[in-house]
Amino acid sequence: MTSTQTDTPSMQQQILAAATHLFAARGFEGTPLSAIASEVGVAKPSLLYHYPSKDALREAVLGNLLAHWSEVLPELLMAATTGGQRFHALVEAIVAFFTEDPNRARLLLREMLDRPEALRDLFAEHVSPWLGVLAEYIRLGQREGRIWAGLDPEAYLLNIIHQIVSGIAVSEVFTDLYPAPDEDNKDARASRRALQKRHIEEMIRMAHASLFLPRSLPEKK
Amino acid sequence: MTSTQTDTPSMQQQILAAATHLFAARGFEGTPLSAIASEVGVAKPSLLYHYPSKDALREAVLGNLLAHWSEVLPELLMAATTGGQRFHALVEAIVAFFTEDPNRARLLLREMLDRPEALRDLFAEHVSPWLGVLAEYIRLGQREGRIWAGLDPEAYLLNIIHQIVSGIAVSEVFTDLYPAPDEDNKDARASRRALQKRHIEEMIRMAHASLFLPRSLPEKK
DNA sequence: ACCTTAACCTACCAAGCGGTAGAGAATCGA
DNA sequence: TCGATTCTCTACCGCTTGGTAGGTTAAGGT
Repeated sequence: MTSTQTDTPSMQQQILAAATHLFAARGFEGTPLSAIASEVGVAKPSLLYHYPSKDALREAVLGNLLAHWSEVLPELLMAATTGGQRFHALVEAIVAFFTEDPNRARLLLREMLDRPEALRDLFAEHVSPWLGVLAEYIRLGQREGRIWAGLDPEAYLLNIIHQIVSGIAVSEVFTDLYPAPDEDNKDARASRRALQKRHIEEMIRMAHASLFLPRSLPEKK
Repeated sequence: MTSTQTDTPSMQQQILAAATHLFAARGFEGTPLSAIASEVGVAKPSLLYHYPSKDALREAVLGNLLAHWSEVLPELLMAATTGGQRFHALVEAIVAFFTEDPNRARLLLREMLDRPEALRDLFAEHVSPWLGVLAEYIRLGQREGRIWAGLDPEAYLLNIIHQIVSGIAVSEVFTDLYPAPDEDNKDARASRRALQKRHIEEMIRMAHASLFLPRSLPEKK
């Protein structure tokens, strides 16, 4: 009923979703299996029937996230054509992927903190290949004089990606630090989302400005 | 013997240091009191004599970090004079503060993930005031045409700071993603530190390039 | 009808957790 | 010398944790 072959909403997927949500929000160690079970509406041993251990569940959650990512990535690498377009398509896609469900960003960040070595290996496998491709693309832009000469391609890319992930993961923390400009007492949820958008758009602007040389001295964006 | 008044290396400080280290590395929930106690070389109840509960210890750790920060900050805000110098002084100081002990960055990031609301309040108190000052300073630079007009001052500042903190916190994860350029089999620790430096320097370059307008079209930095 | 298998349950366990009780050393002013 | 205070310890408690044992239900093939 969902996508291709299986038509069950599938207990395993429900568990995976609940675990993703809770691991992202409270962390792996901070989330008892009982919490996941009760969110799914099932008994704890039923969880351990589908996933043999808590660690197996952790790996399934992370694996699912990376699989989703690896599935989305290629098509958007192929999508845009020119340099500027490709840049924007990529950045917007990464932003979209993580804002669609900020738990993805939080989960990733948590895992980077909890298991640096494991994530290092995973990244070496999952991001290293197309990091090289993109870096070459940047170097081409440098030779053509469109991109800052002093820029370190690999470092730039990793910084941008990490900034997006990390920025989205904790964006809610910063929302109250902005002085309310003109809107005063709108409802809190809407204004918070507006501030997150403001935060993210500045992030994109920074990524752009620190990548491309200005054609002339511009005055807007 | 240390600084001003107390001459003891002080059990409380030892506990605080061990807790900082372990909370940063394994997280609050992932760190039993027994681990902290054994790192200090003392029994668990001795810990709870100095800090009445685990949560009290958490707050002491975080408070100590912020106090240290609040102490270091003002002098470097007053240190530099011109815009460009002030910018570099500030960024370098932040980088120095967190690279000196990356646990500070990890701890901060973990707390942002674990207790967003609490950190929001803390930041509103600790960073909001001088965020306004720096933002005004940026707006001045915008009026003078030295700084990008499309830049959002508060968002820029928060992004930069957060990028530095977060980037240092998980920098070890990225080190293996760089292709080894010319050095081949130097010892691993030195090359890892070199890569971290490369990572951080690109971060600084990005912060610079996305803040200041280029005077003319430059070719380096 | 029957057996098998998958899926889920209640009941339970050993281990580890944060925290307490209370007894012994060490320090120190009187 | 003597309490009083400060600090640290061993022993323990109640509770939660990840995980297991084993029974129960329902579907499905033959």
